[in-house]
Amino acid sequence: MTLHLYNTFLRAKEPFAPIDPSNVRMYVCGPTVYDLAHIGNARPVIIFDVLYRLLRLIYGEGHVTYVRNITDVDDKINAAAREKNVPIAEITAATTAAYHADMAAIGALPPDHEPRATETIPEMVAMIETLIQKGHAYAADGHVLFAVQSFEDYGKLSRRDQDELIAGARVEVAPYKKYPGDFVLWKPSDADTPGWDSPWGRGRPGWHIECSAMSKKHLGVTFDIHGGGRDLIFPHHENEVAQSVCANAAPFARYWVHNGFLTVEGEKMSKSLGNFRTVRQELEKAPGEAIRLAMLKTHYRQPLDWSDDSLKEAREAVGKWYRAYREVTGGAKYEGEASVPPAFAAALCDDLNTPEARTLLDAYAGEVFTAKTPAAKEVALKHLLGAANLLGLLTQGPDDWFHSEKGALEPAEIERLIAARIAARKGKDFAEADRIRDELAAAGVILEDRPGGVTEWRRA
RNA sequence: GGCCGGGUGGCGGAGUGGCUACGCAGCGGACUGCAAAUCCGUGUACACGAGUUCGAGUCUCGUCCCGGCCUCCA
Repeated sequence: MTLHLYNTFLRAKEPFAPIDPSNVRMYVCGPTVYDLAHIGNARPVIIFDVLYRLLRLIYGEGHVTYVRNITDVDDKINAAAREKNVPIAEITAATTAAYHADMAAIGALPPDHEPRATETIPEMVAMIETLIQKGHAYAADGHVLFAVQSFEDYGKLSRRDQDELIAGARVEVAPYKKYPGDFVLWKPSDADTPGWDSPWGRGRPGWHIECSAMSKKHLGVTFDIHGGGRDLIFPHHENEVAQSVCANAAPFARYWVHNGFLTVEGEKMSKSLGNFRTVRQELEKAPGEAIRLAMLKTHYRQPLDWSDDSLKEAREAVGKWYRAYREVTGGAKYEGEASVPPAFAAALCDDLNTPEARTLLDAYAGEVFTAKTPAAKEVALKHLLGAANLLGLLTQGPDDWFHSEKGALEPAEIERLIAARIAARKGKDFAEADRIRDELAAAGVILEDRPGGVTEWRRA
């Protein structure tokens, strides 16, 4: 079982071979903390969380280092602070805390390191100095710029031709640039803007240098996987490559993994369209595991249309698996040992084929339902749980899943009505039993009568 | 204009040459006091046109349509 990943650099799937199997290293571009995480931010988090879990399965839990940064210095943050008239640190602290809470709610494991840009300024300054010394960057007008023409391979990752880029450029070229494609490594800050002292005066880093410095600090100059959204390929990742390769005189990331874009109800998500959806808003509609499955039921490189219907379908699908789970445990969390079926691992090893993985989960759940003996059901459940857990799904007990959502009626009241209905049924008073069931249905509670006189309930 | 990706059944969504996934919805049946849940069965597809091949959603070329990026953006 060999992991194959689609490498953007080659535009092809290739077998994954880590530099050091005892320490597989992955870097993923994290959020700029100026606002609540939206559902588009959640996609790479969930995808690379699955990749992280898979790598830990293959190479061992202690043998994978996952770094995801926090960008806490950025002009959007400055703008948000100005708009709300609060200190910048307040914005970044509150947004970071919200981000952690939201990512935990969608079941993402925390990365091994989560460096902040503001904690990595000396490393960035050092890298910029190296680039100037080596003739890859120059100071001009308080700025430091990367000289794109000094790097022969510039444009290789994004497959862009420099001259064509400039011809198609939409933005006015800043006067201090020697060449229109040059990009900012360091820019001056006025008194009201966050800044750090540097050889070029008080200023702040450009966006791209952050990731070059933070990845180097925690993963070394050359590491295995660099991930992010495909919209980052150019300019962000292209520029990271240029900075890192030129400063370190060593290869940068070996595998570039990019997830596809996300639309909402068929439209690009944007503030101007007013269709921004935060993770928080979606968590009001469905549990975190439903959000995860809604993300994973489409292959990560495909475009994904996020919709209420799709989220609802994912919630139902997860519900079916929990129903199978309940078939074995009666609602409690399973205490036995689960195992990942080889076919399931193989699906994920094929460039994270999560749609195929989802199909297998349905098959394992089906085996639970159709198995003839309790022992056979339990074997099937071990497969279901081992597989689902690898995707960060089925992490709670069935009762937790079915009963934790809020609704019009409290669980205690629901249980009371169910007891009354059971009594009515025992007395063959079906009219009363049906009246209670209708009453519950009106309150969004669906009943499922199970063998042995047990009645289960769930929210519609 | 350049680069990249996509067009599969009512909907979602896999599938890089041959065995016509899978899920949801629909329909029929079993089970049930009736439902719900579950099980069994069942119909519908590969944007269009050429080509390669014994054989093509799957490879090649062309056409049409949709989306992303082109120095703010997961």
